[in-house]
Amino acid sequence: MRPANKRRIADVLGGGVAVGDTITVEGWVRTRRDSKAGLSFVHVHDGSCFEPVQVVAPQELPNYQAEVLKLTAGCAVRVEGDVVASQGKGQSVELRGTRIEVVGWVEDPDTYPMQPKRHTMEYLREVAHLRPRTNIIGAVTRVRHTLAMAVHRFFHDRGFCWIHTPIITASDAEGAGQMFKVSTLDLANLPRTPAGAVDYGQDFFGKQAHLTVSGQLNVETYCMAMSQVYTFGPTFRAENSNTRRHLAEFWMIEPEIAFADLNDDAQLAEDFLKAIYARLLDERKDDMAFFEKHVDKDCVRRLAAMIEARFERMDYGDAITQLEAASARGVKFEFPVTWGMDLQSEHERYLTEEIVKGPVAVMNYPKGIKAFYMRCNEDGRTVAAMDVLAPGIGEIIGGSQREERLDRLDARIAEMGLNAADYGWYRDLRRYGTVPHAGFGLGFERAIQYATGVENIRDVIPFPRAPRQADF
RNA sequence: UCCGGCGUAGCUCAGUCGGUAGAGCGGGUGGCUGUUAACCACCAUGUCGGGGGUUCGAGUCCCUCCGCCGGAGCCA
Repeated sequence: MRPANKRRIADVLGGGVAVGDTITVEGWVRTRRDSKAGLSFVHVHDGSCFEPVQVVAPQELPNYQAEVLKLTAGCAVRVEGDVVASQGKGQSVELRGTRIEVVGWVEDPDTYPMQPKRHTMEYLREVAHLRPRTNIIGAVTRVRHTLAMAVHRFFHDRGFCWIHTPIITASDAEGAGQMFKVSTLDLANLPRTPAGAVDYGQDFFGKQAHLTVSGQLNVETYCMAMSQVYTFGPTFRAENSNTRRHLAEFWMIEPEIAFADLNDDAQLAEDFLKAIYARLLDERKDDMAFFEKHVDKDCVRRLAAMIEARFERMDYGDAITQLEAASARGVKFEFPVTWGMDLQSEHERYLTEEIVKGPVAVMNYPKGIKAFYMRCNEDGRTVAAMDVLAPGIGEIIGGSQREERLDRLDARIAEMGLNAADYGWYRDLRRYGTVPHAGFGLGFERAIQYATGVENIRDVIPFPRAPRQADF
């Protein structure tokens, strides 16, 4: 079925195929222009690179009148032809077609949703099954893939194990945020306990179950055996938040390292960001050039600057002091700055964009605003938490050293009104060979947004799930 | 969830003071050209988001519902 001389368009345009070779490409038509001098120009893309290949179709082709002149955007074609130096401008080589086979027609070109013109991102979302054929979503798709591979490559090269933490969790103690319920019970006819509550004992798992909101607690168990581990998988939040930065289903990366403290964690975060973005700039110059030209003029410069920058480290207390000083100088913040508050977006951006003018890891936050598992510092009022802030986006990574001391962990659980019995296996890790350890979390889609400048997170994931949005 | 904005042709939009609906692109036909989101001429296309109200008359004003976008909150 597949022609022996088939080549990807990336190889044709990238110099991987010699001028003079006879090859076959398979792909989809983007545009067709006719020259009555007796030939047509058909741009064909196959997803392998940003640029389409220009196929020159001479009128001598047997199906020129009947088929070639009827090609429209979206038609699937198989083209056999000779690679030749282009006579026109805009491409160095092109394909002089000797045989053009229409594999799949567009049945009604008048209503084909993808036109060779600029569409709004909102419209493209409504045709999510066809939008990967556009320049921008094609570029996003390759960037997403490249970053995903770079994530795995980074950790693999350092000896980390990728841990497939569960999607379904029955531990009712995850805490962070609204969770989606997982159940096979008949919602119209729920079993009840004598007291009248829903009887989850009759449910599939024998108890209430949810979709995971984080793989961290699970991955800590493997960290206490494999030393260096990470998760990279789907994560779910049932919050009714409708913003350009939130999804109900997104992908999260969570490394966890043993025999490590908060400084090791911050160093890992810095090395990680630099590594994945360096790889992106190296491997996807074509797509990044498109984003730089049409989406976000600063995106390439921003990544290059981050790769070169030395990440600043700043104590939360110092950050507050600096923000208070800025406020005293007349800088206006919507939310006043006081020790003990969580940093608002405006504060984070001012810190990284105006004060530090570069990436910064803010460390040691007040314990009142952070999770129970973060390690208590000796001052008694802060925990070993860190956020990595970057210009243009604010928080890009959040992490912490974990509380490895059982008595301190129990004290925090009690202090926050949680039930120690719900954390049996998590507490066990502190009873059997506990060690200092730390980790962080990164939203994969936000990392893509940061790299590309694509404003709405729904456009950097193939099929976005959000409140009232689960089509396709 | 709260605040603000938007919803008109396949797509992007215009539509004045309330008076029977327009352009560009795309599509079709023809012309022209080694073309580059080509160009020129002609042709076709509308439940003006749904419902209700005011009015002689509503795309336009009012109410309501739905959807989308932006900001905030929450966070990744």
